[in-house]
Amino acid sequence: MQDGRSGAMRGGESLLFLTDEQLRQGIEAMFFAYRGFTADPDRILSEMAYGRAHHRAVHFINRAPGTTVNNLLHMLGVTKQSLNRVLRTLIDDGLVESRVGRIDKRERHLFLTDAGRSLEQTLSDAQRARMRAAFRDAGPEAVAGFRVVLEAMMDPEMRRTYAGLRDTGT
Amino acid sequence: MQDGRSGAMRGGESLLFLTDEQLRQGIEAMFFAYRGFTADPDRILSEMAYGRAHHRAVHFINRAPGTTVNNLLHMLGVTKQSLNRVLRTLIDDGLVESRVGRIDKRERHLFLTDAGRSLEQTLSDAQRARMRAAFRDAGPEAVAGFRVVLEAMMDPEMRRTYAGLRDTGT
DNA sequence: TTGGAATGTCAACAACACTGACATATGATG
DNA sequence: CATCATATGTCAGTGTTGTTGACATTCCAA
Repeated sequence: MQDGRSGAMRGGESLLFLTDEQLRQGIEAMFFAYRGFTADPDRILSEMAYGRAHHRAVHFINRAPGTTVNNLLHMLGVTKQSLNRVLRTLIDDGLVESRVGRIDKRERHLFLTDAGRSLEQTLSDAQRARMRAAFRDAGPEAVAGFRVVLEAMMDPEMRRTYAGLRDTGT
Repeated sequence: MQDGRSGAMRGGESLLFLTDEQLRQGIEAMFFAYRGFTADPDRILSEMAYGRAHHRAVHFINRAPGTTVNNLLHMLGVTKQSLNRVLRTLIDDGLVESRVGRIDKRERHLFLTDAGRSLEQTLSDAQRARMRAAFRDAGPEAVAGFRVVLEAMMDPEMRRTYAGLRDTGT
């Protein structure tokens, strides 16, 4: 766990990329990159009455229209109380529509209104612009590696959610 | 910006990896992976009187012993007031030592005590274990791509900070 | 000596998360 | 139908982490 020098060989493959130093660099890269990742939408949001939580909700409602509250809070990894606070303001402001389920009337299905879609566009344009620049600079092979490592880093449950969304959208 | 279909060719190189759909998947991968990235230390911290902010402070003090408060708050990207609250509890609890600068006596140089190093070890062992598993599953080439994309995603200032730390440690 | 930089501290506030408790409506099952 | 479980909403309280703004202290540098 704390060997520090894992620069051994196994099956002829160098494991130098698994040294503690390499791992630490990966950790710091995640930290700094995530800051960049959220910076642009945060800047836009700070000029409104909304925050990062609203962005996330709007993103996933746009991504999976008609999703239920329960679905959404599992995707976001927050409690219903926490989500409800955010959802309430979005519904009151006319960005999200909540429809009672046809089959199961206990469920509420969530949709973006035109105004909601407009906000979502504004925010994800900013975020995509940075991602696009990073992807372009890095090139397709690096992007593939990026995706593989991130997926391996997820909790299994999140990995399933991620894969489910991915397969829907493609 | 919103072309949606960027699947053109340029210089013989496919740009299919720059479609909005690919970018969206990258965005969601970052979101879910970051959750996993912080999950293990968060679990440990939740059983103490500390939070993620303490982890970050301890990480970078361990990384750059003797760093000043000003340095640290730039690395962390928070205000001095926010950092000070965290730093205060760490100093009071005997995890961090603050020494007045010899050359410039206004500056405080920060060091981990033995107890501080012990906490840092516990937290980063957990975080490294996940990173190591992800790196191993993904393989060295994917890891290289991962790092390149993350670095490209950082703000230029953060990229300099990151590179500075990287070169110190290697 | 004066200006500015580095630091510390106080106060107020906001965003976002949590827990716990309770209410309502509905589905499912006996 | 009675009962239990599920999905949602809501209220109240709390904790962590961030922010601004203001002010004091110390000390380097011009």
